Amino acid sequence: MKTTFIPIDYDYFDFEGRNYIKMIGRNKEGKRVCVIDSCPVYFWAVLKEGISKEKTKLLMEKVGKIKLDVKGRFTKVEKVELHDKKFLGKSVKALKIFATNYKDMHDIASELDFSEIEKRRGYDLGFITHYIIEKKLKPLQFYEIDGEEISESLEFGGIGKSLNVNFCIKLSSHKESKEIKFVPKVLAYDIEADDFKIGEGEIIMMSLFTDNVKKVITFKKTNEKPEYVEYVKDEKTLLEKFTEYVKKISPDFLVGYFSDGFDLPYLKSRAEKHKVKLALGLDESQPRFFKGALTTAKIQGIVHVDLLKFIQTAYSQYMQSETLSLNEVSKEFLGDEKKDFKFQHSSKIKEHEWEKYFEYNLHDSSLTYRLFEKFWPDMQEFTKIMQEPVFDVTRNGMSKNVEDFIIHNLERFDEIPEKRPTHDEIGDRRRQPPFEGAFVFEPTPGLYENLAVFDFTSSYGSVIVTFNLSKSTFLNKPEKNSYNIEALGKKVYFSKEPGFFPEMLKEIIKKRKQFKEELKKEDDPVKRARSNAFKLLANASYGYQSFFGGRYYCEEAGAATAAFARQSIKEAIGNIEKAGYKVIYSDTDSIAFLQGDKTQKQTTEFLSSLNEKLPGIMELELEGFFKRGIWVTKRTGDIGAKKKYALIDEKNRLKIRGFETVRRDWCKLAREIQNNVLRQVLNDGDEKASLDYLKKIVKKIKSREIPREEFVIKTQLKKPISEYKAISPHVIAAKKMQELEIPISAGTLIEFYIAETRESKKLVRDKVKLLQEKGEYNIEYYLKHQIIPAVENILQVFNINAEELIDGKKQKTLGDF
DNA sequence: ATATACACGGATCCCCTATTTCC
DNA sequence: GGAAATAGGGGATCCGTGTA
Repeated sequence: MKTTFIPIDYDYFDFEGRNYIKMIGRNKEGKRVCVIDSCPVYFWAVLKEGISKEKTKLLMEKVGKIKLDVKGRFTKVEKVELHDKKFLGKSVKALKIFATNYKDMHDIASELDFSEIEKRRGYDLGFITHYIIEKKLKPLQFYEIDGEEISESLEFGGIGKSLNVNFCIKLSSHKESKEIKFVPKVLAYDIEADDFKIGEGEIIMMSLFTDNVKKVITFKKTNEKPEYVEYVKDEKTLLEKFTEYVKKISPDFLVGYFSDGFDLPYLKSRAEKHKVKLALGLDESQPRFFKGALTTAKIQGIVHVDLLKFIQTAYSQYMQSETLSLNEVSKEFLGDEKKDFKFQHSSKIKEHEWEKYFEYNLHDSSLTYRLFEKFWPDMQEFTKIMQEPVFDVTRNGMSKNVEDFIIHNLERFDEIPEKRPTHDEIGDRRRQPPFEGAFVFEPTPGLYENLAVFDFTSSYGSVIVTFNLSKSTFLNKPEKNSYNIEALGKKVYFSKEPGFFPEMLKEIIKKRKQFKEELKKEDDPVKRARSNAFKLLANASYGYQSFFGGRYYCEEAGAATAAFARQSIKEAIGNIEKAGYKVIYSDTDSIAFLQGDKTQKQTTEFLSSLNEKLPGIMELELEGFFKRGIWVTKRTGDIGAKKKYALIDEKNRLKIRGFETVRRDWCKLAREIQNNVLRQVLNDGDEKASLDYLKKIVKKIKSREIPREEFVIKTQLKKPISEYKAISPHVIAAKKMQELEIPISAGTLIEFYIAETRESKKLVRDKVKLLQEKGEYNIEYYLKHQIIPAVENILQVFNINAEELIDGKKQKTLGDF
C-alpha cells in the first residue's frame, strides 16, 4: 500500500537473527502508522598504507570466512567489499564488512587482528543511527512510502496485530515528500503525591491535558465536584484509568515536567506496589527505564518528553529565571505561573482546600502543555538538524548534539566515522591540565561616556573555520604551507586542505546568518527556533573539540582555537586604538571603546574598513552604542575588576554584567539597591540621587521596616551534604531542612537568611535561619556584608566612601583634601 | 561523566603567633 | 614557670555563580 509517513519514534527488534527497525509515525491524514524496515549492517576495517592487491585479496578471503559463536549465537561475516574512503581526511583503502546482526559487529571487529588492518570503525553508532544514515529516513520529515501492509498478518510474529496502530507496513520504497505541516497529538500530565520520595506516598491525583481532554483523576471525594474532576475508587484504579486514557487519546507525545525523574518513576513504583500493569506502550508494554547520568523513561511508540531536560540544554543559558522550576519557566515563556497551593500531606488538607488542590494540579498540566507548544518548533528543528529521534534529541547535551550532527553528515565527505573514546582515553583526556583560554582586558575603573561596542560574530566558530582547526586537519609535524600558532607550550600546525569539521561548521554559521536575516524580515517561531538551533550548534562546536567524551576530541585544535581568538581580538584592539579610539574593556570576542569626538557614522564606516582586512570568515559587528558605562575596582586591591560592568544606551536600557544585581546568591534587597544605584548613576552621570536614596533605605533597614523576604539568600546545593569539605551557610541551612524532613538533594536551591542571635557568634553559618524559623534579620550582617559591598565600588568611582555614608560618619574620603 | 576557560568574591579552613589560662 | 588552651590575623582553599 502507498501512503505518506512521518517517522516520530524509532525502535528496533530482532527477528530470525536479523535487525529490524520499527518506526511509529503518522500519515498526512493523521492515521497512526507503523513502518518496519531493515538495512544492511556493516562496519569498516581501514587498511594500512601500501598493502598490495594480492595481500588485500587474501585478507578479504580470510575475513570473509570468519564465523563466530557469541554466547551461543552463531554468526558470520556475510560479505566483504573493498572501498576507497576517507578517514580523518586521509584517503584510505577500507574493507566494508557486512554482518547479519548489528550486535555481532563488535565481536567480529575484535576478531580482526590482522597485521594489514590499521583500524576498525563504525560498529559503535547504534542500530537506529546506523539505519537513519543508511536508509535516509529522517525523523519528522514526510515521506511517500510504499510497502506491504501487514496489519493483520502474522509476519514478524504478528507485530501488526499486537500494535495499537491504524496501519502496519513492511517498507519497500520511500521518497522524501515536500514539506507538510505536522501538528502532533500531545498529552501533558502531572501527578500529586503524598511524599516527595519516589513511590513512598500515595498518588492522590493526576491531571491530563490535551486539546479536548482536561481532567483531574482522583479518589479523594469532596462535597462539591468540579466538572473536570473524575472520581475513581482508589489509587489502583487511578493508575488503570490513566492507562486507559493514554490508550484512548493515543498521543504522539506524552509530556511532563521533570517526569523522567519524578512522575513516571513514581507511577511505575506505585503500579508495582498494586501489581497493576502500566500498559502505556502501543504494544501494551510498560515504560522502560534507562539508568544513565539521569534516568530516562521510554514508552513504546509514544515519545515521552521531559521538558525540563530540553529547556536545560537548549535554553537555560539565555534565560532570566533563577531556577528551571515549572513556575519560573512558565513565568518567563508563558507569562503565567503555577497556582498558589502550599504542599501538605493529604490527611491535613481541609475539605474546602481540595478544590484548590485539583485546580493546581490541572493547571500544572496546562502549563506543561503550553510549554510544549512553545518549544515544539525548537524540538522539531533540533531533531531535523541532528537527524536523531526526538526522544534522544530532547535529552542530549550539546556535545552529543554536535556529534550527532557530524555523524549524520560524514557521508558527504566520504568519511568513515571515528570511534567513541575508550574508558582509558577518557581518563587521559580528563587528566590534561586546562589550556589557556580567552583574553580579558583589565579595565581602568571609572565612569565613561559615549561608548561603542564591537564583537566578533560566532567568534570561536569563525576561528575554527578560518584556520581550519580540527582533529582531521591537525598536523603532527611542522609543515610549511600551514596554519600555525603557539598553543600548549609548543607550535601547533593545521593543514590548509579544508577539513570536514570546519567545513560543516562553515555551513552552520552560514545558515545561522541566513536564518537570522530571515528572522529580521519576519518574526515567526519556526524561524526563530531554526536560527537559535544553529547558533547553539555553532557555539558548542568549540567546546566539543575540547570535550573529553567526543569522538573528534582534539586538544590541539581546542587550544589553537583559543590562541587564534586571542590573537584576533588583540589585533582588533590594536587597530581600534590606532584609529584614535580609546579601548576601555574587552572580553573574549567583544571590545568596548570610547568614541571621543567621532560620530556614530564614522565608527560604523571604520567597522567596515576593519572587516575588509580580517582573514577568512572572521567578522566584527556592531553590538551597540552606549551613552555611559561604568567599570569598578575589585573588592581586594584597587585594580579594575574584569567581567563586571554596566552600560546604558540612548534609550536608557541597561546592560548589566557580572554585578551582584545579576547574581542569585545575593539577597533581593542588595540586588535591588545596587540596580537602582547603577541606574541613577548611569542616567545622570553623577552620584547625587543615589546618596539620598541610600540614606533613606539604610534608615529603613535599621528601623526594621523591610520585610524579611527581601533578605533571603538563595544558594544551590551542588552535591550531597556529606561531600562538603567546607561547611558554608547554605550547607547548614540544608541540614536544617533535612531535620524538618524537607527533601533535599544535589541541585536543590537552598533559601535562608542571616538572623540576629542572642550571643554574638563569630561564624556566619551560626546565624543561619530558614524562612519558617522565627527570627529577625541581622542588621549588622546585611549592612556590612550585603548592602555596603554592593554599592561600595560603584560609589568609589565618585570618591564616596560607602561605609562612612551608611554609618552616618563623614562622607568624603581623604582623597578630597 | 556528558561543551570550554576566565573571573569575582564570600566563607571557611588552616597554620602561625601571641596572649591568656591553668596547674 | 611551663604547658595547654584560646584568639585573631592572613593566606589558601572551597564554593557558587557569573561572562564570554
